[in-house]
Amino acid sequence: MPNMKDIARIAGVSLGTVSHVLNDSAGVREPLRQRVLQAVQAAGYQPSQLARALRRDKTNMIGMIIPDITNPFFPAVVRGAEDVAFSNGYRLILCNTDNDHSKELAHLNELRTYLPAGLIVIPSNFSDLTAQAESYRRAGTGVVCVDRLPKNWSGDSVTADNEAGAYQATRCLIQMGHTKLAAISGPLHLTNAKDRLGGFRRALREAKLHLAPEYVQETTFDKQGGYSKTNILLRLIPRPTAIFAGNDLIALGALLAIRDAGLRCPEDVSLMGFDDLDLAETTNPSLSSVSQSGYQLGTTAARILLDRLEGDKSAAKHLILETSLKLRDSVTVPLAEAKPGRTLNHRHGTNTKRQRAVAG
Amino acid sequence: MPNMKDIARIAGVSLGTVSHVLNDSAGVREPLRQRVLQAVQAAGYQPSQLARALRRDKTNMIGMIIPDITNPFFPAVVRGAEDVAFSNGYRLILCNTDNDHSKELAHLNELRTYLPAGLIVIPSNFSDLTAQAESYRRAGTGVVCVDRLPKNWSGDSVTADNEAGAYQATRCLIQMGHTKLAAISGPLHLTNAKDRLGGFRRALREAKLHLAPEYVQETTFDKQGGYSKTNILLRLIPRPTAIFAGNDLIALGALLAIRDAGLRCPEDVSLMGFDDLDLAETTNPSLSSVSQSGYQLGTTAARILLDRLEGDKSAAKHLILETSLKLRDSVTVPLAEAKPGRTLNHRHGTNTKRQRAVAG
DNA sequence: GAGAGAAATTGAAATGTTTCAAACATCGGT
DNA sequence: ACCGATGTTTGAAACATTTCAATTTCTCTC
Repeated sequence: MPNMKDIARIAGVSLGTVSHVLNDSAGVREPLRQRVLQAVQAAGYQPSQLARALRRDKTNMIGMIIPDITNPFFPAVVRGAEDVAFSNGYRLILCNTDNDHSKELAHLNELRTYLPAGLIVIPSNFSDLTAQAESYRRAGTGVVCVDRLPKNWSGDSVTADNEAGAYQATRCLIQMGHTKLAAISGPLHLTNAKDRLGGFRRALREAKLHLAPEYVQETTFDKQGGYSKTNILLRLIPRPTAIFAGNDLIALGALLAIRDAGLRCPEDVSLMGFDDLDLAETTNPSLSSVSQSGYQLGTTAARILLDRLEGDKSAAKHLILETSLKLRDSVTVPLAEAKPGRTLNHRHGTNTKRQRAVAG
Repeated sequence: MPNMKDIARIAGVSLGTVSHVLNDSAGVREPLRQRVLQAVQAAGYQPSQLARALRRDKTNMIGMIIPDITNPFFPAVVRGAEDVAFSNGYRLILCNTDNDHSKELAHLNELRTYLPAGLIVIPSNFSDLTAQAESYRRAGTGVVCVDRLPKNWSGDSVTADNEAGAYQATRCLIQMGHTKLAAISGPLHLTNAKDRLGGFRRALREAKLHLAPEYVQETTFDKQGGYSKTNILLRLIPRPTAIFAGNDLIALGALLAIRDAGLRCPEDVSLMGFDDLDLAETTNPSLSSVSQSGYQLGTTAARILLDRLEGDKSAAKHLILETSLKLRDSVTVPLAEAKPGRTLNHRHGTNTKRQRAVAG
């Protein structure tokens, strides 16, 4: 591989001049400039990113730390980040943490020695990145958290409006006439899970619907969790007529559990997911879900990082992206309660109250 | 961040000695060794991968070039590669090509200046990497192709046994009694698509079943392709009773097309996919598919690369991983042909011949 | 056409490692 | 006590770039 010295020799100029031409770092007169550019062309020269980074104290690599690329929600985030990064000359180093905080710390420490231009992190469970992020920030390296926030996070972040999305979805179920709503939440130490459950609770509270503690189950964000917790919910008396799942994987497990219990979705139990993964369209029945754009999460995070790199020194940004409700076949009006005025089995709330909430 | 010079000063030794301790590159007497190690500990020193790479002429990064991380088959491959790479001290740089060969070349050229330790490539459409790979190889950098092979590929590769998998799946359909089998292939310039269709054809040939040209449709490896080509197939007379799809995304599109045409799967049309993605389990009916392990594809490729790095100079390896057939609800015996002895509508082959093939 | 000031160009230092040759220490054998 | 051999340690060069200060060249203006 030819290096800058070769180019300098071919073009008959000094090292410094070649560098200036390549970086536009000083006015170089046209004829010289041309000679250099021609030499670059002729030799097929490409600058060593390594040497450049060593000198500049910064690579053009962005570290991306995620729990697991195999989780169907994350690839879109990665892709979004990569697209923005790539088109601005940055590359992505991908690290999976498996939601293991110690692995996350290891990655964070190791990545530092590559002098990345920035970091995009989807935090692991129980993540506390305060110290690490501080140390990166001191080195002038931006860190953006995506999708969920670690403990005490005060830096830049991009998340979906989990609370509002869950609220909207729950309200929709309530408006359909459901009063016995249950939720299967993701791990509540994850902010996105907590926010979603918060939105669910708020919708119920505003509709003056009581929520018995056992109607809220917490589990991991996966199919198994959804399956087992749904089995618990289906055995409760009265049985919930609608289940709000913390994400689509949980909803998928719930769907299987409902089917295996000999019940029908949506006739016996309506089901609402979150994320709107591709699979939501193809299940049977197709899955209603709160749609959020993982891709946009990724592009936005990368955008923030690039802005910081270009000198944006403003206060920490907390971007919150909108969600939208995708209604499909997994929700319907509750069978028993479709008849108006029927007295219900649970403790709080009357029909009139509920109607008012629905209207408001 | 402390550097080696700091450590040398703290430990009261020379730069060279620190390096020797860190790399075990020369016998260093125990007391000195200890002093150095303690200084490293105390200062929290981590060597600059950049400077190291510049000097060693090789980073500990592996470039991974794939069409699109958003395609549900690829994350597992990436994860497999990352796991093996990570546990051996290597990191992954991820690049998406969108199946665009020029973008692939751009990545290849750019990556070179990072001096990656190796490259794992899932080639794009029409990929011809001969020149690039040769140039990498000259620089001592291994390149392994995964999943599909570019034109004229002579280097290391890891693929699934696409031909055998397709053959087995097709044979299974034939054994069930299907005689009017159609295929929707992926793009035939991709070796995996070609091999799968090859397996399909071989099974038919061995069973002495005729295959009319219009029973084989070629399309892209996605849902849309599957949907539109299935619409074509369903209008043929006689209508195929079984469709072999080039991958699960195509099968998914086929499923939707069958449903939209007012037909039932599997009663009217049996459907077989390839890849055994997660979604295959959750469609309705659940999708039969040829299962291949993307994860293993990834780990194997990374393994080969690491072996090469450790000096394995043997001839190019072409590893072929086994597939297995996952039978689910989307296939059944053909309704009309379940009755033995019924005369069929197509041109070649008799029942007796078919029976013999099935028995063999 | 000389001189001042600006603009272009250069050479060398610096980035943080590894590695090679040279210098130094240790040790056994005489 | 000295020699050579062996084993440790060191200092400097090298990797490919950027950048700063110094130098050279150019362009006006008088």
